[in-house]
Amino acid sequence: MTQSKSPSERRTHLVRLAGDLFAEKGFRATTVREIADAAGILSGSLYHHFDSKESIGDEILSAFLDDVLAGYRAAVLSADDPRAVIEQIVRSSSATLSRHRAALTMLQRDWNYFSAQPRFAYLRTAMKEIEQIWIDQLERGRESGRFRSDLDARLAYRLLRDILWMPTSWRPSTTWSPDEIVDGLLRLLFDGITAR
Amino acid sequence: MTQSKSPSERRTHLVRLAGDLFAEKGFRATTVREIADAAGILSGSLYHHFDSKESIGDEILSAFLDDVLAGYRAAVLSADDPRAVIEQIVRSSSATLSRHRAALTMLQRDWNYFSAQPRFAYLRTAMKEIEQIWIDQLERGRESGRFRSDLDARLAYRLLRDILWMPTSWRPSTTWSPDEIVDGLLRLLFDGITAR
Amino acid sequence: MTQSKSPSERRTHLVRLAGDLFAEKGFRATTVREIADAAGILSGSLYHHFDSKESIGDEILSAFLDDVLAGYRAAVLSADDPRAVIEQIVRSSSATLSRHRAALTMLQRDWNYFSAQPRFAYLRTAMKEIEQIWIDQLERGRESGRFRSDLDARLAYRLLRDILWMPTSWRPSTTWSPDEIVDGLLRLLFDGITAR
Amino acid sequence: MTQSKSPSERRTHLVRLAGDLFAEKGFRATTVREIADAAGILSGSLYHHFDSKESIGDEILSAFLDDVLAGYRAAVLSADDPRAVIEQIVRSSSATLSRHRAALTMLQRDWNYFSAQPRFAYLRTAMKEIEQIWIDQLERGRESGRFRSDLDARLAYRLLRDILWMPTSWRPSTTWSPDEIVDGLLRLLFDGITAR
DNA sequence: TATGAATGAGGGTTCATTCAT
DNA sequence: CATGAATGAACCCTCATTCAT
Repeated sequence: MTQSKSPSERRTHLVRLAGDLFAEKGFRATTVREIADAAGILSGSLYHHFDSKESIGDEILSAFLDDVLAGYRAAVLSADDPRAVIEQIVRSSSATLSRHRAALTMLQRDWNYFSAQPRFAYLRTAMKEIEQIWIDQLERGRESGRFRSDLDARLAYRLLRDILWMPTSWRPSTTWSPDEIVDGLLRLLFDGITAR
Repeated sequence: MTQSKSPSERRTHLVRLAGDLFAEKGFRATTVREIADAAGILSGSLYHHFDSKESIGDEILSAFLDDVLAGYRAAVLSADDPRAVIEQIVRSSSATLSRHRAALTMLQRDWNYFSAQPRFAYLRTAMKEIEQIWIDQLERGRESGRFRSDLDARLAYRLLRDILWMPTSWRPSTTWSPDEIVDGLLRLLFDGITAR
Repeated sequence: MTQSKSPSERRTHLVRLAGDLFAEKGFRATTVREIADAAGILSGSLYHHFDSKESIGDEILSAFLDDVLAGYRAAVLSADDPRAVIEQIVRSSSATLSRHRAALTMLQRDWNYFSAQPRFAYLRTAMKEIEQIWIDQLERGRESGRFRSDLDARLAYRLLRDILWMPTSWRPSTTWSPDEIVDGLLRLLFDGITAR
Repeated sequence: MTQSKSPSERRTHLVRLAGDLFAEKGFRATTVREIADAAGILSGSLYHHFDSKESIGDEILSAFLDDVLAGYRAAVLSADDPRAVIEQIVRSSSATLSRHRAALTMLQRDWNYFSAQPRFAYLRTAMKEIEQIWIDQLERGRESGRFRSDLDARLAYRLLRDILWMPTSWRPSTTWSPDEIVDGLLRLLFDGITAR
């Protein structure tokens, strides 16, 4: 009755353990022996569940991107005003990202490694869609006079996405709640640090 | 022509070669063999110049931090107005960072690795000074009514410093000049993306 | 239909599946997982039927040698003329060998592996009996003037037996029927390739 | 003066050691640790000389095939009479093969393994040329009435080549000299075992 | 200074086998 | 009978480093 949900539960647990290590040290810097140790088994035993270390990474990364893209697409449909869309993207990201700390760290630290492999081609594809969504909204905001007329959409995108994805790489902090970070971020993003 | 300048020039050249590789692939992901290949010698021969791979990293990292701190200290002395100080920090950083691409990449990608080693204790010290300078300026700005009264200095610092240091990790791009990036950054920083 | 015949039928079926793989890739190069996959079960489940991979090999190998020796002994009894005996050996081998493709491949490819193990000591014994039969016939043929007087029986045996056992290692071919191969073989064996 | 001939001498020595092991146990069944042990070094040290176990195999195999093909091509040019050409092939093979015991064993035992890899595509190419040469000579001999009119060239080729290449796999024997083996082979080949 | 050879620790992976359920 | 999880030994290979020449 309590037995084996779809991807075997044990497997899911192992992915979570691995993800924690990846989030802490990066994908490449984490050894399969460390993952196995964390699970209390021998390193070879991991290969009963996964056929390679990379396939663990794959699982984590693709789940993350699916989640992110779903959030982005929903945000685009949720409003017409670009500012509202962006605000929605940021708010949805906050929840998504905290569920995928490992993926974020992996992408930031080992992007070169992954993006060079055919197996991870979907990373590039997904990142392009994400970029396109940001740029669309930023340009629409600028053209409608909502955002500054001298805004460089591509440059702003790079900065904004990185800001947005950054806090996750900070070690799990108790200083700010996710909501505080999001609010701080949005204020910074829309209004800068200058007082009015 | 390429041969026998002062012995330290050869060394400097090797550090530069190593730095280029570190900037491109990260410190850990670069092997001493790759460095040696780039220099046209065998990997063992590098050890006539450096006693370890880490000492190359040390050289790169400490030169960077000396440079950065010098810029920050000068910025603090250069003006009284926090906004002017911060603007000066950003402008001086732009020049500094482009001279130290390797160091930046190393710090971003392999921070865990370095900061765990006693040898690199100075990294933490320097980062603390940098943080303190940012926070001082941000709080002074807030207290003087120059910056928003709800600004969280520590949170803003983290975001700002990361924004500032980020572009360097982008692959050498021809899309924007360093000055354009700095200007875009400053506008974003002070005024956000919203039109006034 | 496929299920629950006598328990030994399942076992026999598994041996056949394993044998097919052994014939194709050799004994050592075949993993128990591949065998289990072919049977549609998990690799651990094989151990309900066999106590080791080697015991599957044992079954295949000993069945083969029993069959071969039976044929050889019958051939010896079937005629007095050495040429007739040899012809009978070759003809009986043809049928025997096609029933034991796996065993042949295993013997040819992994002889070292098997013959080093006490468990397979019977392999050496059987091969010695086979050799003795050939040599007896060849020498009798030579002494009776039926075969060439300069024939080296041991050398001829090695060549003849290897020729005889060889075709099996060829990938299952549709080019020649077993009978054609046997006839070709016998002509080559007795008369060489030269026209008379 | 005595130092480093072209492929480094040390390297050559290691290839020879590896070849001996391959000849004895096959390529796959030989571990890099065994090779290193034979050389008195650690297994990792082998990778200073070769970039993989396979590249050692490559070296051995390609040297062998170059040698064989050279002998075959020379034999074809050396005479017009197919019987003379074949005799020359057999005689040249004898010398060639004894110099390349390892390659022979590897080809016989691990053909599947090698021939499946793109890196070893040249194996198939070379084997095709060898086959073509045999078949040409056998058919010319048959058409000219020199060989039996019912000779199946392809079948005979398979048998003959395998006979020819076989003795090498026999453990280094003192029973027959290479010349004795060749002579025995040729007699068997041309005239069969039957007395005239 | 540089080479060429080697070390030694550790990396990801494979595989026959065991065993509780 | 079969599953699912695990073992343990071995495998090929990588890499920073050392050192005699």
